Amino acid sequence: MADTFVSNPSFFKLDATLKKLRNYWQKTFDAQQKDITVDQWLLIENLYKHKKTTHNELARNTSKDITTISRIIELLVKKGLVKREADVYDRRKVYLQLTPEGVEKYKDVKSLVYDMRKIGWKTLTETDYAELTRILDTIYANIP
Amino acid sequence: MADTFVSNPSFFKLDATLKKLRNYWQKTFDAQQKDITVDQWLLIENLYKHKKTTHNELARNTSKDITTISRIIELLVKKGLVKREADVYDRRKVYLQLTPEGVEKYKDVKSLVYDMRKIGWKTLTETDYAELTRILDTIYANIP
DNA sequence: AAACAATAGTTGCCATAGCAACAGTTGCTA
DNA sequence: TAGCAACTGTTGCTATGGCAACTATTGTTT
Repeated sequence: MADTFVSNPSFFKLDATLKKLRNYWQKTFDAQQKDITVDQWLLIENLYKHKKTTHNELARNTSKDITTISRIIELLVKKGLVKREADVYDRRKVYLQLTPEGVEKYKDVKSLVYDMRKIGWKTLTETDYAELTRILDTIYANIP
Repeated sequence: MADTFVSNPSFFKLDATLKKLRNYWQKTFDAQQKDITVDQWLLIENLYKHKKTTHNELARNTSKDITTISRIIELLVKKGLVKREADVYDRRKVYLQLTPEGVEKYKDVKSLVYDMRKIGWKTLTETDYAELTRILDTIYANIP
């Protein structure tokens, strides 16, 4: 691999792209008064799909630190979108699930997210998507 | 574009990959007692290349918020790696540049970063790199 | 020249990221 | 069964990200 190659700023480009995406999503949420953050949305989406999970599972599913999960869930509980439920058999465990309001929020925001994803990809093909996925997965797997 | 396509988690994958990269870099810095964070490194690298810049320029070059630049620079000044110098003609402006210790830090950490970049890319080709760059640039350009 | 607009940077606030330390609970083992 | 290890989740601390409000300075307009 050429010397000039490894010094190229892939880290920077990933960071810049992600920031711009996150920013665009957040501004769209704000403009439509959805009253959630991007990461709160990611948890809601995940809870919708898995119905009932623990903090630990949610952390693994979303690639987030468990402390971050703990705090975001706290905010979502305060907003009435998520409820906690203690496990009957293992009192260490707390199951998380969307409240009816949480499900409503999911359905309400979903199409917005769908549209934004289309916008990001509008000039790209499915092949491009497969390529990006392959490359990112490879980088992920390469890191110890 | 197929319906299943746009709902695929590109945002999530970008976020997860970047987090794993950042984490690996930080752990390596810590293990070698470099006493800097990944973002502090990015600013040092940029200041080494540009010698003398303002907060604003640095923010543009690194895709960071100017308030974030302000705070990271404050930490680097406290560590003695960066010094501030007021512009003679425009007293609003502050020029930033590495101290001799900052230049030392750059030279010290540089090869570590070089190695880590190689590790992330070890099973990928230059074509892959070009593809990733093209796709990320396109996404970036697509976002309003 | 006085008023106003634009620019450079800082500070306050809240959210996310990650590490360390902690509390409580459960499971294993001597 | 007593003691310890493992597991689940929370809290404290520091760093980064972004918005709004602010100060200080410079440029423009009338």
